[in-house]
Amino acid sequence: MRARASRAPLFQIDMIKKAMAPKFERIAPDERRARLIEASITCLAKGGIQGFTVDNICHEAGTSRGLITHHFGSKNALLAAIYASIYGKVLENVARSEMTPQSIDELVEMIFRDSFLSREYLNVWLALWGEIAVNPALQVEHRKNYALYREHIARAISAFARGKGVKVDSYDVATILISLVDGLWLEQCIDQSLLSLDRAKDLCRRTLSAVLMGST
Amino acid sequence: MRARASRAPLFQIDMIKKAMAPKFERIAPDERRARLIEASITCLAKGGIQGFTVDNICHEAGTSRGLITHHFGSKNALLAAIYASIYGKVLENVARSEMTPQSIDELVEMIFRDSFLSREYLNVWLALWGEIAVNPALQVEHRKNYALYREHIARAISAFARGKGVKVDSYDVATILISLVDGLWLEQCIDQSLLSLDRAKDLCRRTLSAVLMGST
DNA sequence: CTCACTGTTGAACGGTTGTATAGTAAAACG
DNA sequence: CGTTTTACTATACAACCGTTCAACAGTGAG
Repeated sequence: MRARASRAPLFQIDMIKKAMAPKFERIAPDERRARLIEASITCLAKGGIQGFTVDNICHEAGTSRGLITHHFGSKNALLAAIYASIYGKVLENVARSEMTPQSIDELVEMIFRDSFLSREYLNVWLALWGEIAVNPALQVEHRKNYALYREHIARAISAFARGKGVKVDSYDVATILISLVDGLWLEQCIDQSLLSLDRAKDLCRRTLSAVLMGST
Repeated sequence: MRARASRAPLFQIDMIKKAMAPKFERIAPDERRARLIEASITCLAKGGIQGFTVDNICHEAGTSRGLITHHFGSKNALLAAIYASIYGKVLENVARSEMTPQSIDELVEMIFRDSFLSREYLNVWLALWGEIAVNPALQVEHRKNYALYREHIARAISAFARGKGVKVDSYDVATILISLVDGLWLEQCIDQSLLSLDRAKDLCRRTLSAVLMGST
């Protein structure tokens, strides 16, 4: 028997290696949380809030079903963490511009370059909006985040509006721009044949310059 | 025994009446479908797509659980019927204006008077958008409906733009206006403290007049 | 190497999901 | 008034939901 074992074919060795390999990876809680959030976003993108199930998420993340409760407490808490993660990156994007955009073109380009303004994230945003509107804790956080976001846009508008000698309420214009971008993006996501990304950008630029010029 | 029965107290008569009353109402299929659609919209508004369950809907409509399958075939078919019902009313609203709006104010007022642009319908729209983006049959129908909607808005814009002697691509302006309204409405729904309805209307009017004036 | 810590697993739970179906009864018809 | 039609109810079903929890095992400390 012992001799036979020593002549074991290679595939048996592979099987033994596989059997002896660790059954799971043990990583730092923060890293695991990040992976679960990433997997959740993938699930949300694929199936909307209906695809946002413990089974789906853990399968996507390659873990067992118990981990969500262990690391987040509940599925709802996970959704809140997803919101924080996504909005954090959105704010990063507008804050990252070391220099404030110097022209309308640059500003529009900055807003649209956001990676979360991609069609695959439509379902993610729909789910988040629905949750924010209902969840008071998220609503408070959203209010702060939105204010920060608009602050950045308004500052850029105010900067190059002053440069051109026009006088506008930069917060009003920022609100218009943000809403217009959201609306255009939404329609473009729902049916891409209605509107291309380039045309959406073009409409933004034209609207923005009209609003800035029209009010001397 | 017979004598005893003739002296039955009044509450017993009530109980007999109640027991003899029809156990359910038998109405025309179209009417029943309309009621189920109405109940579904209520459920969607209350709990989003998560509240859109057979149990919820039938309880809201006061029927048993079998009726959705019987009248619509499946729950998804019901959602499609809901879309058709809502978008039909939206189109009615813009078509109802016998006279095309003669000013920017009138146009903005016409768009915002739509009963479905109420905050309680946020969850309904979020659910519908998510479904349209995923369901090919709905997407085809939506493309036609959106085209009709934009056609109405564009015609109005073109009419009083010509009256003022300015020359614009009325479809571009209509797209801008619709997107802006959608975006402003969305932000206002998500957090009402950020934006009031009156301010949203005001921003619309100012944007629209700027776009129309700026291009001679 | 051994031990303790804790990240991770996986089964089990009560409850809910959408749909199919057999049977009931309301209402129209002759 | 009896008959027929079919809108409607009510149960059953398998699949799936989020959460709990006891046991397991990877990993670093000693």
